Amino acid sequence: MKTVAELSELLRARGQKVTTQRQHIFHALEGNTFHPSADQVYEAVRRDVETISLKTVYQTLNELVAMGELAALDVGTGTVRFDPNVELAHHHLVCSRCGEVCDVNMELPELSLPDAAAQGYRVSSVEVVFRGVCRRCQGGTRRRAGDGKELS
Amino acid sequence: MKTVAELSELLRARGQKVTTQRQHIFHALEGNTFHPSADQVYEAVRRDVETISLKTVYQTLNELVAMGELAALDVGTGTVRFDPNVELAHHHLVCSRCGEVCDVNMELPELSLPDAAAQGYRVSSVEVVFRGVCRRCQGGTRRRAGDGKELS
DNA sequence: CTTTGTGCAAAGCCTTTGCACTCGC
DNA sequence: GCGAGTGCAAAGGCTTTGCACAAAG
Repeated sequence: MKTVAELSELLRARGQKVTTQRQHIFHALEGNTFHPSADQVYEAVRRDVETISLKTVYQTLNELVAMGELAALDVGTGTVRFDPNVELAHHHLVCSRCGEVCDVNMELPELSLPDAAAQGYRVSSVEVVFRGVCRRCQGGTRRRAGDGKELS
Repeated sequence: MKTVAELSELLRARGQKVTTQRQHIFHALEGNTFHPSADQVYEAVRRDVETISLKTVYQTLNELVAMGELAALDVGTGTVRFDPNVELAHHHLVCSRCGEVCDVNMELPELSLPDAAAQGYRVSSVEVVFRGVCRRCQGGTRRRAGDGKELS
């Protein structure tokens, strides 16, 4: 993701306001590799700006997604996660106990569908999700509160 | 997925009741390749058993998932989809307009993570989602009502 | 006859929306 | 000052839960 300064510039160029709240949200995302949920961003920003509302967070995150500066990721943990890393294509590792999401920093074989298998779809992206149990959850049975849905 | 008869047998063996409602739910799933949502199963069964409640459908589907006879699939369309095809590993094609989910009937290269990339995870499954626009949505801009969330 | 399942309605969670006030530009 | 942005609270969609009644074994 771009830096706070670059994003502010981008907003101004688009005729949008650069507010304190938005800058704090940008700051919370910059270089963040934890794939936070909207609520986690809200909690993080609230430590600095106590009065910020969840609506502002959702709205700002959705704008960033629309601008293509942020990726929304729904990996079945019950909440949408946001990934600031939109520059290079990468895949994810999801813990089915605690819901943690990790980047996979490895080149995977090129995945493409021959026309025969595409069934008429115009395919625009591929997403690979590895599911398993993270190191922390393997030792002990504790779970991070309020997360993890155990789909399969 | 197993047949209605096999599933009924399985329930009996587990000491669970084989009710008319459950058999109709099994029937609606058998050989179904549309990846229906709970609500779609509900609507389908309601054509035969008018008084069935949504709770019964959710409960039965969740039991089948727990038994491993049905797969729950959250591909970011806003509702969990159910996939009766649990026998052989396969991947999915999701329409980002209408939310339709198709099976990909093709062998993909073996995807595995070397320990270095697994970051301590004990990986148990891999899921590949191809996103794009289905044939129907490419011609015309109409969308299937009440579906499709446009994540990215 | 007992235990499990059912139906209805109400609650829960995440996300979005309506409206008056505030602040960046 | 004007209009986009903000905060609060309330609504919306999907899924789960509580309780009394009905049905399966």
